Amino acid sequence: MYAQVIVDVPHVETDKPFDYHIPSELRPHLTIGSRVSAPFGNRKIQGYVVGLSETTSVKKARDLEDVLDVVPPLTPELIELGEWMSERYLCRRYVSFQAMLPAALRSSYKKSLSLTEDGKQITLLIPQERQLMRFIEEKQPIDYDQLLKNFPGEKSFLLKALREGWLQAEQVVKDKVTRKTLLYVIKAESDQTLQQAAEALPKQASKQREILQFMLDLQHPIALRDLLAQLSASQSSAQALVSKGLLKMEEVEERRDPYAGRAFEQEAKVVFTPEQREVIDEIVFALNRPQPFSYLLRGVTGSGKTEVYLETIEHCLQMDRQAIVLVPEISLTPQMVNRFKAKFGDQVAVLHSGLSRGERYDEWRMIREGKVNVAVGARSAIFAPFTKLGLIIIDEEHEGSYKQEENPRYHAREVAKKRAELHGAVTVFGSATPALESYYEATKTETGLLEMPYRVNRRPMPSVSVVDMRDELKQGNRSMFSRLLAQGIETRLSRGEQMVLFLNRRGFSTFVMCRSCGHSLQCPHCDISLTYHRSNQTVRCHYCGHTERDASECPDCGSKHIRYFGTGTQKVEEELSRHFPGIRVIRMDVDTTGRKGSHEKWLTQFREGKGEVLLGTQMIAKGLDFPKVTLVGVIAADTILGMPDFRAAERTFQLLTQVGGRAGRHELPGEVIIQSYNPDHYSIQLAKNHDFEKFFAMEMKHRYEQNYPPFYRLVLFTFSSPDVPLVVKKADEWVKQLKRKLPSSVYLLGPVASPIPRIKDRYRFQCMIKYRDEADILSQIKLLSDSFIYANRNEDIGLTIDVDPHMLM
DNA sequence: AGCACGCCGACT
DNA sequence: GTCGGCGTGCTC
Repeated sequence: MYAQVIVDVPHVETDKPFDYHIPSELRPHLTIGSRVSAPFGNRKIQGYVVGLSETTSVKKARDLEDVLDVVPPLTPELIELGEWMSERYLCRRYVSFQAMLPAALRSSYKKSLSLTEDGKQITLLIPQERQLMRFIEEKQPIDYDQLLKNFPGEKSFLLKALREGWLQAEQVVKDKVTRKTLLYVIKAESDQTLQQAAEALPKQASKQREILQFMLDLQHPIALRDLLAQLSASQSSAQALVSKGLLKMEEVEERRDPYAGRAFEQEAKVVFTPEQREVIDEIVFALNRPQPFSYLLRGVTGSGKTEVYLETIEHCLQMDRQAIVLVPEISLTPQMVNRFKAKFGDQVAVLHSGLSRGERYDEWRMIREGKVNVAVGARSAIFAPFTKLGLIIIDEEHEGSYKQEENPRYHAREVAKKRAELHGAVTVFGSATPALESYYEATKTETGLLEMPYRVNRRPMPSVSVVDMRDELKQGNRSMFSRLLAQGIETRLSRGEQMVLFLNRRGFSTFVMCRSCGHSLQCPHCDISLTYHRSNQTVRCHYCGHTERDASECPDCGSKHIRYFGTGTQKVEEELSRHFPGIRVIRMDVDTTGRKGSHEKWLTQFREGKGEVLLGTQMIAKGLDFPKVTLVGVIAADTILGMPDFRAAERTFQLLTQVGGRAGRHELPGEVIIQSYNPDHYSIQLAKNHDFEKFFAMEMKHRYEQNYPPFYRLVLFTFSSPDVPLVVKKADEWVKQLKRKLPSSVYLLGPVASPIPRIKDRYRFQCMIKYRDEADILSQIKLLSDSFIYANRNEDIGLTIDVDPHMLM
């Protein structure tokens, strides 16, 4: 028997199955989807089995070394999905597979050295070499990489020693996590024997008798830890019984349940609105059909989409099928998780970035082994390895976070559709402000359109005012709060109500400039201004993390006249305290929520009324629901509009609508105040009027005129290198190549320097194509890019290809 | 991607 | 004469 293996060498020349012979002792443990370790060249690496065959055309097929998991991580469906992703997003197969699995399954490779018999006898000429050999002999087996670190410059000697056979290397493919195990106590003999043994025990062995009696009463295995705790016995008593052969102990794998021991508040039975009922019925109808189908559920903020999700999942489970729910990472809040845990209890696995690698792996295994039937998580949860998938829900489907910004650059929406197709499942994409692409599809009837235009209990949408900040300036108001907003804040303070203030930018200021010499602080590795963070007196680069302490002096001329421009959350916080003495502000942004669980902490504090203002970035725009919030303020609505992005208007509209949706969801009516320097922009005006249809129509017109999605598809090519002339030359060559080989109907743009022309000391140039859905454009690009990469394998030049890009940076 | 093999310049 | 530069080719 032979196995076809995709190996962990994601490169042009190795992105294909390699044939290995399966040793007979491994055969029973191996199937399609297994993760294996295998010899490759002179090293040892891991790979995934994608096929089995009786014969092979390869003459020197080598033996597989080992099978790495009891349950194969990949299912046949996931293998097919991985192949599809590789074609769709132009990435290597191995990269696709790895992206579908938890990080725990990413092996680390260790090479360790030890002396051979020859090596022990050899007498070396140089004392230095003799010393090194003796060091290895003492510590062997010793890690190769570590040795290189301790003895830099000895690499050539080590290689020679290996060549001459004085040293031997052994490589290990090692998992990154260990399975957590727990010692269990099990009866080793029949009840009768144990009973007799208990009676025969000497009097002073009272603890042992107690334990035996306990095990007889219990009738099932128990964790040693728990047994000892319950009887306040010591381990030695238990051990004594084991050595008498009456009990035995066994290691059992344990799930690290991040939610263990927590009670979840049960929700009162909900009564559905007529709209909810109708939508649920429609989805359930589709669930009952064998064909795949997808819906776009457009429901205004506060229309009760979550209840629809919960109810349809319930139906899905009753049909003995499984469900995946995707939510944006930042709205994967405890409140949200609680609702699913409360309804489905042990049936739910939760996957989010707050979990440790081990916890994530354990949740994943619950899914893989069919012990849970619902997976809730962020983007990558779309790969939850269910085998009977019935329903996939993507909440806030317009969210940019569903697009992965590294290889494979997939979009979860598209992967969801592919998986639904493979399973005959139903997908539901929910949003108050659907992505243009999604709404467009829904109007073309390939997708069913479901609408929930009213808030639960017909609560009114909040009233929205837009303030022209240019006017404020003319009237002599130079603060960052317009008079209307300041008054709004004042009123809420006096009424004891709460408010949410939103600013799409973290830090204190956007750029820092010296007023003496005009020098502005730039990152030394990226072409980007540094951002000042007041809390710890540092300036930081948001791209590479470069940090400079002490920004009080100009690095160029030494002057102390440093000025901070622009507005960040920290600055707003300061201004608030200045304008409204005594105000209690809870600030949430990447800087204050860095630590695990701090996100939850701040929200709880706000809920408990420990602050009047919740001030934050993106992360407070979604899903939050606080009864006492009656005012939502947007400090600067234009931040996104100024970005070099054809989706800027769409993102502004979505953001303003979402933020506005945080107000007045309960008894108290809500008000929204948007401050802007472009108050007449259609994205702002239409968000004010809650008019999605009109926005859709206008934006579609723009996209049509400019040949942008959804009318045209885009592929973005980015070249990077520390060598400027080289990038320019290569990018140029590439564009000429495309011009020659692609149909003339394809638009070619660039090459130009990227909006951020340098990141981490690499210069960046980019070009883009726009094309209609011509069948094999992507496969042509794949051929071209593969030969480009091959031809330039000795140059330090990177090429990244982003199919349907979201960020044009 | 790694790693070995193999062919040309500056050192013991 | 050898060490080490990096171009070329291969990995089941």
